[in-house]
Amino acid sequence: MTAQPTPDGRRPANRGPRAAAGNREALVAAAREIFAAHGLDAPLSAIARRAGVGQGVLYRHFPDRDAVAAAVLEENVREVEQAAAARGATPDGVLGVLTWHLAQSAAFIGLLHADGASGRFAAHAYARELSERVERALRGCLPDGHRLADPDDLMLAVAMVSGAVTGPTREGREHRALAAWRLIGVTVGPVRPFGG
Amino acid sequence: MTAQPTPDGRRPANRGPRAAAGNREALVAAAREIFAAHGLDAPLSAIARRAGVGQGVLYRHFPDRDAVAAAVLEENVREVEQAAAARGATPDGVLGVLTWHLAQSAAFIGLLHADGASGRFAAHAYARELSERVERALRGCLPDGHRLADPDDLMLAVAMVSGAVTGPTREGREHRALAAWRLIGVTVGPVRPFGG
Amino acid sequence: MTAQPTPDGRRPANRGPRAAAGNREALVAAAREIFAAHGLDAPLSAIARRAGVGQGVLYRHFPDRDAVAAAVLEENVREVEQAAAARGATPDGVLGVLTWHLAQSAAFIGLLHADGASGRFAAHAYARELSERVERALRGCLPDGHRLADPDDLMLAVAMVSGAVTGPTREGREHRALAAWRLIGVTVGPVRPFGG
Amino acid sequence: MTAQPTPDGRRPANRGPRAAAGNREALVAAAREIFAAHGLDAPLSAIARRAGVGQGVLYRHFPDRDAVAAAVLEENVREVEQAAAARGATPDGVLGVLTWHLAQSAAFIGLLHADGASGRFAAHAYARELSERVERALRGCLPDGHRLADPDDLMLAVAMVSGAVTGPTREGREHRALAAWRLIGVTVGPVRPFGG
DNA sequence: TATGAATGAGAGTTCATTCAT
DNA sequence: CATGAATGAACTCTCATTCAT
Repeated sequence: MTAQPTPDGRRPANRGPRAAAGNREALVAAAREIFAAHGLDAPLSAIARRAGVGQGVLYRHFPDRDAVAAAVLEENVREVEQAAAARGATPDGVLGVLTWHLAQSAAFIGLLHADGASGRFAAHAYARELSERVERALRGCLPDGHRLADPDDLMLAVAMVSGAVTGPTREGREHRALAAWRLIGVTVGPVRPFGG
Repeated sequence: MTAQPTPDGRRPANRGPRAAAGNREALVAAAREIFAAHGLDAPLSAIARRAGVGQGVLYRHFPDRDAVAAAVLEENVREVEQAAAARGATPDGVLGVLTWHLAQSAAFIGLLHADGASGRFAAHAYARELSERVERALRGCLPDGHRLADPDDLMLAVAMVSGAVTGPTREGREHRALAAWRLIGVTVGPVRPFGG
Repeated sequence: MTAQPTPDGRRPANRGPRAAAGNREALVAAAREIFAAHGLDAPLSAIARRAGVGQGVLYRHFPDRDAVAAAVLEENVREVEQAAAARGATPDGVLGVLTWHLAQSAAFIGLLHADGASGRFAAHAYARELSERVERALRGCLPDGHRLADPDDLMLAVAMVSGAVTGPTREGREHRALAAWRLIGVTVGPVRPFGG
Repeated sequence: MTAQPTPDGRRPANRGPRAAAGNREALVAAAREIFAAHGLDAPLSAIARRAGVGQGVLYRHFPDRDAVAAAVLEENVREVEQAAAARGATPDGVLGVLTWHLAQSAAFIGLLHADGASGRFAAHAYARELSERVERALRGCLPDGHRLADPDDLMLAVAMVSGAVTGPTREGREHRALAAWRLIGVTVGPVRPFGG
């Protein structure tokens, strides 16, 4: 409780404040992988370990699990927005980017589904905000009279496609995502990350 | 819920082998409620407590968490099958029963989504089998040429509707489920349990 | 998060429910020693270890640190009450028993001092109740016109003597306690546990 | 409290060696407040933050928690000494200053109680020295034949009054302190800081 | 057979301390 | 000389699982 003498006298290098930015990025990347692989309940310690940092660093950057998840989601959403804002953006193309992210990670799916029912996510409000950003990004691209012109329908469609995205392999998830869009009657462009 | 409440401070009488079946039912019912309320990660001890039995009884009936979850799912699926097998079953009606279960519990949704990626369910094979039973039950009811005549499309549609079902309230989930079916172009009958 | 397979296949004997009562006693005794030696902030894990039980057992018997401390205090207070209720109890004798407990353990002192200022003890109300029990026990013994006939003065005196009781050795603490009573002008009988 | 608030997002200018003394003062003042508010176990980081300096500065000035606490205590003792050394000092007046400090902060009380038994303070020797300084300061003021003429009795009395000082409010603590002095038969002057 | 206490691994979280900048 | 991020040990608490009764 009181003193914490250095265990054996050795202490792994303190890489200094310079490492902060890099650490944050590494944590988000690690979180994306760990969440994708083991679900949103994966131990935070696993994320810290994968990122190659101490647990304290994770807690310095993110106060809780929600914040970690939100950071991952934020990145995904930002890519969709960028795809939508890019010159020459087409509905098909943006949906392709979105679909790539949907197929990419379980975390993305789980967070869009975050419904508070599990009592786990207080980040509900944030998830909603992100949903709206996705919706806005897409809306700007859709031609008038598009099947999903109604914003509610658009987000519902995204949720539905998310629901369809299951299975252990990337390819399988991608295939199911495309089949889902087809069932809704929506055409999707090439499935790939923005700039990928 | 079924079993004996602890009388006062005395150990409740061992009711002998006759109670086994009742205990199992009580456990499944308790699991359904607990899973719905607290998610699939709820403590098993909570289920046993709610069922009014000791933890040992839970382990006697189910080797692990997956088995408990599977038993809950099994009941849901059986109801859908019964609805489909009933005289005068219509596609609309069966879909209504299915939709009722989808909207009913987060657990059902989570289980249909069980994809093994989350590392949580070894019961993947069993979940697949159940999916197929749902599909078969529905298939038998659909008229030729129905939009979802393709079995794959049918199951995909179920998954998609599951994905749409989020939110804390029963009413909201039901509403979203119906909107999802509509987006796929499928008509659904009254949303209610079989025999309800 | 999910499964906790037995580490190596071996598991120390589960001594069964019979051990419950003994465990509780062992925990209280261990807590008394640990608290006395390391203060009220000592790790609960140390108490469990000293009692020879797993951490879970400690939490089964006591929901939190306060409950452990309260159990220790309860025992002390009970002894004082017994001393006061015994046939032929004299003020001097009861004060001797009380003094013995004061000199005995840092925990007793700390708990009587519990003032909530440290934010650590929600058990404030319980501590107050115990204080009153001590006061009642003593009051019953004091002859009319005794210097401490006023209940407030009585408890104040106890607090003051507690404050005087410092130092690493039992003997030193006892000596200081007696000096403190003397300074207040109170005569104390032999310092020993009730029945000791 | 003294040092610079971080301007906006920029690292505050290194104010050079001149700031050292000011920082020390700020740290002691911050420690007094934090200890009083959250007890002697408050995080050191909180003290540094309250002082408006980095954690490194705290470690530059104080090797460990004990040193910080000792510095706070030192200030208190110095004030008592000053009060005793002032022209026209009376026993009553000095005791009033002492009592003010006792009622002022939980930290002061805790430190006077520091008995090493809690394992928290290696600063035992230093605390003893401070005790003696308080005793010397008071002794010089007491008229011959005073009830507390014996140095041991004097320090015992201080400890006893400290023990009586509990409760969440300043007023309550002050009231109890005065009652305690009264019980010992000592008259105390106005309770206030030296020069206050 | 049912009960529920015991067990301990490990997850989450906090903080003392170091040290690159 | 000051900053504050990094580090990881230690602590609290939970819960899956076993097993004496």
